[in-house]
Amino acid sequence: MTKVKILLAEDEASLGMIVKESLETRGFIVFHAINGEEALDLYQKVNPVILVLDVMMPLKDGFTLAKEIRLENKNIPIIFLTAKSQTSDVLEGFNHGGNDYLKKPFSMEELIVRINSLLNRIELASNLEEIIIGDYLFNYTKQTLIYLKETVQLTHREAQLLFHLQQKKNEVLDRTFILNKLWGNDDFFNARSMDVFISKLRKKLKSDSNIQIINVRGFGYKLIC
Amino acid sequence: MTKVKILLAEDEASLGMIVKESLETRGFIVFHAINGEEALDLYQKVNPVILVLDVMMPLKDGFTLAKEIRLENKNIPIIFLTAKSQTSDVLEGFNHGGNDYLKKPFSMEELIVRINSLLNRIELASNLEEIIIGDYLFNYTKQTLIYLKETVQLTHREAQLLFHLQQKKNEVLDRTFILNKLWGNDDFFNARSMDVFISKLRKKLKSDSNIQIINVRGFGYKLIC
DNA sequence: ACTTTACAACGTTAACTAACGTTAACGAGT
DNA sequence: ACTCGTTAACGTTAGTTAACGTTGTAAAGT
Repeated sequence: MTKVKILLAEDEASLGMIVKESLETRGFIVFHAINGEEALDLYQKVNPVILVLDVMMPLKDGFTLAKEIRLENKNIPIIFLTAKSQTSDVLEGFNHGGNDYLKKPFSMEELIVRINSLLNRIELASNLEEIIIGDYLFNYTKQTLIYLKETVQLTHREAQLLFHLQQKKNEVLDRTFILNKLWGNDDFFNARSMDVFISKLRKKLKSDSNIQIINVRGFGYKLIC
Repeated sequence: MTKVKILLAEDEASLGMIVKESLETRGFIVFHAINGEEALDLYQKVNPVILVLDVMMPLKDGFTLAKEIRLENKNIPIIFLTAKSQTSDVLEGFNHGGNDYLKKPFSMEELIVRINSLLNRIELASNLEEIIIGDYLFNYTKQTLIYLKETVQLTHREAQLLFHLQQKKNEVLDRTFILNKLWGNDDFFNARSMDVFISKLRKKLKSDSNIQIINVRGFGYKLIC
């Protein structure tokens, strides 16, 4: 089992260091950002499975950061670290779904407990793992598409692309977003490369005629199912 | 199943917070505006499926706000929150169609019941998903027009335009509104481009002679069906 | 009052172009 | 040798622009 990646965003150097170390001794991999901008940057790069965000940070506060990340990933668990001065009602607006919060000062035990409980939820959710797309079963980690006992193997790129299409099914998945996310930039050649993969996915999904990948000229693609 | 987005407009901070939280614990996504202007702004941005509007609000009252939103969307369900002082006869003008109202103070149970009953209506309507236009069935997300088992694929622009025409069927759809909404601005060239799409839609809708897209010189178009 | 003129708004078809679709060739990595 | 992703080559299409025709309306002319 691979280690769990945690993104920690905390501007106080000493506190950040302590939390990072403590988490690392428990077997987590911790990426430490010292402000909101850096945190967003690190998030894109390392793809952590859980976020621990200080609310008060320079350049970008934790709430704003959380909102931006939620645009990309609706399900990632977030734990907010808040000063005691902050009123709980502001926080409770975020206290739902995959979110949690912790008032400073907190003990490491508290933090660990919350991280583990959120991770359990994730594990339960991703044990289902089989994503239903029309008459297909899509397994992202296994990179397989199953149609009536017939299993088709997908390549890594195909699986990534289908995963993101499925995340926004019946909505438009932005071209430049996906190009930047999967290819790193949205230049001409990568765009053509992506076209090729769209074409490949259409072929592999053609058994269910209700599924369509519709192009929205100039904007992106819509997975209809 | 994706979560239901609710727009809550309520200027009393404490009440708004409580309602927001309660709704969120029931699995709704709540966007909270603290006045009418902000509510309109949020409406444009997040595209909620149901509105809960306080009648008495700063900058813009709930009724005015509702009228403005209804210009864009005739079908969105609206629940008005009213002080007990307001006479019911003012409200009864609004108590029809997709509207409902609730007198303060109200219990959360009452609100939830009303929200769910309005959502059921919506779900029935949008699970059919097929919008009836004369003898045609129009599916906006699939971008299809079905006439007697014959399915015609529409382009994105055609589908967008038809959707808005249909939203205001038998009324005038404003030219500049639609140009700004779909093209971003209403300059000469975009206007001509739109004319072309009107022409294309007329062709694709010609099987049912009862359907007409009538031009209202200087104002816009009326979809008759 | 009626007709004529003028012009802007709209209708339709077709040409055009950038975006996209598909297949195959290529090349790096195993 | 094989797989995967990129690049190339060529085909197709959506949306814009252009060109020319039609219609509505208001002002000028009679």
